[in-house]
Amino acid sequence: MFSDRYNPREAEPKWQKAWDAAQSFKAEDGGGKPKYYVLEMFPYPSGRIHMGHVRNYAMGDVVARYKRALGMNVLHPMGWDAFGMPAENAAMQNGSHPAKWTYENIATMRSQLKSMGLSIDWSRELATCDPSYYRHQQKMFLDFLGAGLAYRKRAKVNWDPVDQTVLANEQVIDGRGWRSGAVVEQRELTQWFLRITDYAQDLLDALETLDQWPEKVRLMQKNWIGRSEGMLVRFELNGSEARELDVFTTRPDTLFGAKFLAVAPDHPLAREAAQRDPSVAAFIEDCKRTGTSAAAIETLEKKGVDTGVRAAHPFDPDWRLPVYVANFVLMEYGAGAIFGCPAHDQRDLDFANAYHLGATVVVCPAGQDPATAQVSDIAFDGDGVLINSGFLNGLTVAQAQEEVAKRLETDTLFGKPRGERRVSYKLRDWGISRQRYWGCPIPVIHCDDCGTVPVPDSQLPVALPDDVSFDRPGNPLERHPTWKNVTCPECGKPARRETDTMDTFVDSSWYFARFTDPHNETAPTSRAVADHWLPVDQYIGGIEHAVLHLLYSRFFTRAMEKTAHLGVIEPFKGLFTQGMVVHETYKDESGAWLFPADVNVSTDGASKRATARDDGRPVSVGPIEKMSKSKRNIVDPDDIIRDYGADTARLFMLSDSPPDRDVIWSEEGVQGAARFVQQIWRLVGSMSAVASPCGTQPGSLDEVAALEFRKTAHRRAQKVGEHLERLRFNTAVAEIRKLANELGALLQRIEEPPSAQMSVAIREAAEMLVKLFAPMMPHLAEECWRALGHDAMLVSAAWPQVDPELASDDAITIPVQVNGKKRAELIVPADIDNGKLEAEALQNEAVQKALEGRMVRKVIIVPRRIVNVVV
RNA sequence: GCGGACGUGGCGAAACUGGUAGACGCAAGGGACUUAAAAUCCCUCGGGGCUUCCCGUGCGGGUUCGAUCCCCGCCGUCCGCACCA
Repeated sequence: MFSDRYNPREAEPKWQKAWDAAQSFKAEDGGGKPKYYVLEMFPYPSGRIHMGHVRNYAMGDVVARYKRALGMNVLHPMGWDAFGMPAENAAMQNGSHPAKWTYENIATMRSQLKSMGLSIDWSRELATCDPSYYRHQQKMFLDFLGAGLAYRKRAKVNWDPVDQTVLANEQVIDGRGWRSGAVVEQRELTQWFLRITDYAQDLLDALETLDQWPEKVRLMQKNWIGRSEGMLVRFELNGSEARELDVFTTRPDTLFGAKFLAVAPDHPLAREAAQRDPSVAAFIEDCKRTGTSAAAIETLEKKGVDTGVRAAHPFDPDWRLPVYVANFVLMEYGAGAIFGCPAHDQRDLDFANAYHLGATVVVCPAGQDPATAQVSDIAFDGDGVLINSGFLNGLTVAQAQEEVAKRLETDTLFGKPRGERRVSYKLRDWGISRQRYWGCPIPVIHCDDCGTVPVPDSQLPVALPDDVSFDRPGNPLERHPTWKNVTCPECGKPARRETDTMDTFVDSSWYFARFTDPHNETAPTSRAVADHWLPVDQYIGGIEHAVLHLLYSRFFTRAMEKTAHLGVIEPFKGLFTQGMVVHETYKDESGAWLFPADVNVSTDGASKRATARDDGRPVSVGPIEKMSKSKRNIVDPDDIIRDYGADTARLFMLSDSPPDRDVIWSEEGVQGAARFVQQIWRLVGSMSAVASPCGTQPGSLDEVAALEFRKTAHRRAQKVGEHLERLRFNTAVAEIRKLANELGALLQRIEEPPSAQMSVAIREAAEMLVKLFAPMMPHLAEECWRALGHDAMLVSAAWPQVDPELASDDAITIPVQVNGKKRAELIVPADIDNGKLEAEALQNEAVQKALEGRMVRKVIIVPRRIVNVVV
């Protein structure tokens, strides 16, 4: 019955078909079982799956299969993040329609994923580019519009003059468009925005509740939201059409150190000054040309120009401060204007030094003489005592802030308080307009008479036209002959359709909700079903979405809750961010990158040699880096599955490194995993040869050797469960390997033929082993299960029941230390009392020797852990 | 500049809330089987004395009976944000 070698090429497709036929992974909306929703970030259909996908989906599949075996009703779906620029780029390059390109890629990648043996409910598959998906997104956009969560405004955006589209910030690399390489311009355009800032505080506060998220991601979101507390201070102006200027500050305590005010180049006050003064206009023009890349900012000098306007100090109407336009003030943050206190802010100091504006110290650091305190090049931003500050003198920074706040709240200017406490956020509203074809059309119509009119529900979806050309850059929807020409739904006159489409991050902001009811034709979700499944219990994906996708989704869920589509506000209860798959790089003498498949690597002793497979030319082995097409350090999952099988690939992806860290793909590593697959197969084969018949259960055993099998299996099963609960796949695998090694060793020692008790114990141990590795290597597990005599599939079997009695050791090894140094080991009963343990430790020969007759001062006993004798 | 994470054998790593440092694997070396190879099996594998000992978790200090783990100060690597008032 058992062949020597396990053949994944035969077994894997066979079991995949069997699971499919039995609909083993279909999630039921209801029933008595507790629900568990496990989801991996859905892929972009770029062409083929890569090793990162294999790792991501292998992890999710282990969780799904494990939870299923624990008796939970598991939802584990898959879909496609199918809109986006690469489809249009492909269309421009080789003329194929984005839809055709996308759906062909989906077909390829679907079959690749299926060959991995993932326990996915494929009946719920969705693609975001399908009108049956995006029609609901359009409906929700209109709901958001009605609820005030979507709006249109003119805003500064990154404009790629070659591709003629807006680019997201992350698509601008060192000031250039990532595809065209053209220098990106700042343009003012009218764009659609989602009001994520409405939820800034809530998104921040609720991070505290996400205790199953990595600390790192929560911190990144916190920094991104960027809350800071301060004051809005109103300054009376002189010499401007505006009579006052609002300024945001987090340091109102330093107001007596003010030397100037400064506004952003695009501040209304700057524009007004530009009309009066050509030098101001020239400066503003200059600012527009400056890049926004990190490198540009690093080297940028603080520059500004005096507007001629003067502002009165809020605490002294005779104290006049010059108002500058400055290149380091941002219109988007705070009030777009600041007051400069050079002594206590580095940027203000740099600016003041450049324009000889002076610096008065108003916060004296502890231990410094107020009379001599001064600054030259380094501003002091620490705590201290206020000086040179009138009524604030002698107060601490915190006290002074409170005092200033009280004073400004009660003082008035033009009948309103001079200042108010204000919380400011870095988070900006989410600009979702894209001048692109392959995205979800924004369902509005522009009418000269009626303005912006929502497309009526009855006309949804606003589908993309098929007959478009990509022979020129720009948006094909804009130049389509008829698509944008419509009649106004309100007045019936000719009107224009919105030709912008939505950012693809909108598509991915609610797909997890759609999976709960993917075929609903009338609504994005149905409340009862969505409320049952959501939130996602375990979400798994890359750290690169720490802010973007994960923050957008948190906002979108809140917006869907507000518009009555959902009953939850947090989409992902547990989040796990997995590491990347990395690989050595290979380069030949001409500097060309080589694929690992085209390189022979051999080891002579400790040194490593690499040559090209085709002509044997020498190849240098480069640093280990993230797998990327450009460096060719990629391994095709198809090749691995063909050569080794999916189980081997899955096992290796799970076993070598902790799941949140990078894993190095290596040929040796895969071979090690493949060896283990065969080892398991042989082990289960030899165990089944001596095991009792299928269905027999161990009763009470008295044979020590048989009991040893049971104890070993139960002990390891407990450990594996603990590791899986914590998503520690690498240590779970190690535990399974230990079990296999131990069972192999025990099997060597049994007498032939085995006793009845022994046979039953062996059956139990073999079945437990198979169940334990089934989440990781499901095909091998089914094949072993069948070989053990089962007719039913393992996929519907329960996780092993661990008997705590068997799992706990009855004898344990306890180290004995003398003054913290280990001197002996005692093997004692697990339940030994401290007195006996102490006596036994002190009697021990090695301990006695180490004591050298010295007086024992104290004996510390940590039960089940250690004995430390202090002399 | 700000914020964060991490530094353990030749390599990937393990060590639960302070309690035997190096589990499990990879590589390497030695051996068995074989005509031979592959596969498989056995042994060695942090360093040094090599029997019972000493040193060792980036470096320096501290707390503790006891520190990879906690505290302080350095050094290094990686990541995120970045003129955020």
